[in-house]
Amino acid sequence: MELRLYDTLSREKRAFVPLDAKNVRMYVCGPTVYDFAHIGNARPVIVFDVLFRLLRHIYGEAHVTYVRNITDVDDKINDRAARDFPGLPLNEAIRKVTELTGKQFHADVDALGCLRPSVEPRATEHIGEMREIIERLVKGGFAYVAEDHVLFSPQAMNAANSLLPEYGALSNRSLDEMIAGARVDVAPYKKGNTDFVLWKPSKSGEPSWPSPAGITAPGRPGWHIECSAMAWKHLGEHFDIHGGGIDLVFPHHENEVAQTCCAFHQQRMANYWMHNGFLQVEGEKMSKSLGNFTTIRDLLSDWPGEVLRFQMLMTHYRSPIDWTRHATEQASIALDGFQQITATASPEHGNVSDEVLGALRDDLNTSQAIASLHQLASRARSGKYQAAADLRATCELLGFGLKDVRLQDILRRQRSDIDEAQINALIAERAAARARKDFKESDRIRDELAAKGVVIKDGRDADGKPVTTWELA
RNA sequence: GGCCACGUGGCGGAGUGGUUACGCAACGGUCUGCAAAACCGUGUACUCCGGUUCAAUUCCGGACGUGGCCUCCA
Repeated sequence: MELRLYDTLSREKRAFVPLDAKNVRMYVCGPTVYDFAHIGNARPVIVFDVLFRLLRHIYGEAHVTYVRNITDVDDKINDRAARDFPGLPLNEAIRKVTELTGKQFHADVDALGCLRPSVEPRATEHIGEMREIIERLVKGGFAYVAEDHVLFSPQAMNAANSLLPEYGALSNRSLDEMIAGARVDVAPYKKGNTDFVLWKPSKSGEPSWPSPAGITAPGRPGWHIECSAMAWKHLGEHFDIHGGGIDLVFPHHENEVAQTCCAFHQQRMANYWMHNGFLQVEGEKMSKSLGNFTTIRDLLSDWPGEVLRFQMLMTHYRSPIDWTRHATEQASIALDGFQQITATASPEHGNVSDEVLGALRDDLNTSQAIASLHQLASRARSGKYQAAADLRATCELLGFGLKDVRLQDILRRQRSDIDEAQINALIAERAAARARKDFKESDRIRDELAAKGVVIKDGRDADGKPVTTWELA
């Protein structure tokens, strides 16, 4: 069965045909490392991790290259460094910020069950490639130098009568409209008001590198050029899949395409452009001013990463998602069930479900895949060992190890107010009351515990002796 | 203002021109001193208004709502 993917550029779902089945190549825009990643940042990381796993399953682990960059040169990083380490020289402070934030990011996405990409290039380690692309663009007449800046001209790109794509094709907007709608405060050194920066001069104290294109003043790269450079270095001039959040379509990805295609005289940069939908929190957009800026780290203090991963995959990646506590609880309930069903099943005895694979091959339909997991689970519940083993193996493929996802354990961790000794004492009292058939007292104790959110369950142990366990509601 | 996405039952969330998504919750039953869990069973949907069609939740147009981009934010 074929893999079909939705391509933002052609606006259709198409069969995926790799340029080289021995080396399927995917690039995804990674984090700018200046602060804790929030749950919105986690979405592309999780979504493209699933795609990475699927591609490895189809083409073989050794035949997929996944590149996710780390942006470690950026004004926000500089601002954060100056704020957090005012005593240090700026460059040293920047290194501290990027190292610390990078480590946090890795710890967070590891906890979300994401594999590390094949390569995680850093922007600052690819300044040479950026300069080379810029030189090519200047030589080709697509970019020009002005006041120590290098600017890219989309108009020059569209004027070139060649196989190059139209500027604006990816984001579905015309250059004429962009020119007409441009903001008034265009920098004076720009020839056209849609021109964007490839390279700019550094202020004193800022990170700086030798400039390209004959500029003597040291400078630093613009935002978009880094991805063109890193994708080129690690995946080549033309590769299979480029992914990221839908907000990156314009201007970031549009400009990447322009740079790469003009520099290397290519018709396409990536054959499939994939964009995940946006995320809201409890029905509102996430913002620091609303106080609902939810970091991955915050959520991980209450929930296992697998639960968050499952919640993210309940929704198809292109749909908007409203991140709610209620949905987190539902995800937790589902995983708890899967863990209980598969506890005694070994993944080596299982096969990855064809239904689940079929759903994933249909543009990563993870909702459908999860529905199939539930069906496997119900077969496993009715005693089919093979179904349990298959469920286990399929969960593994999706990145769910089903470890430490017992709902009761999670709730007990969250409820620091629970006094287990006191609960056990009450249960012992109740057992005594039941033994003398004082059900009034027995029920009173049940109610007392219920008021604390504790539900008790009467059962029998292996020898048939009555035993009472408790759970949090 | 321009471009775009989304709007499904109590909740989450797939999908489809005419036939049960799936899960959670709810309800009924078995079980239980009573419960819980487990198992069995049941119900309710496609924002609104037009159009196309034998037939639309599904296609087209419009309205309303939510969100995104156009301001180096995933």
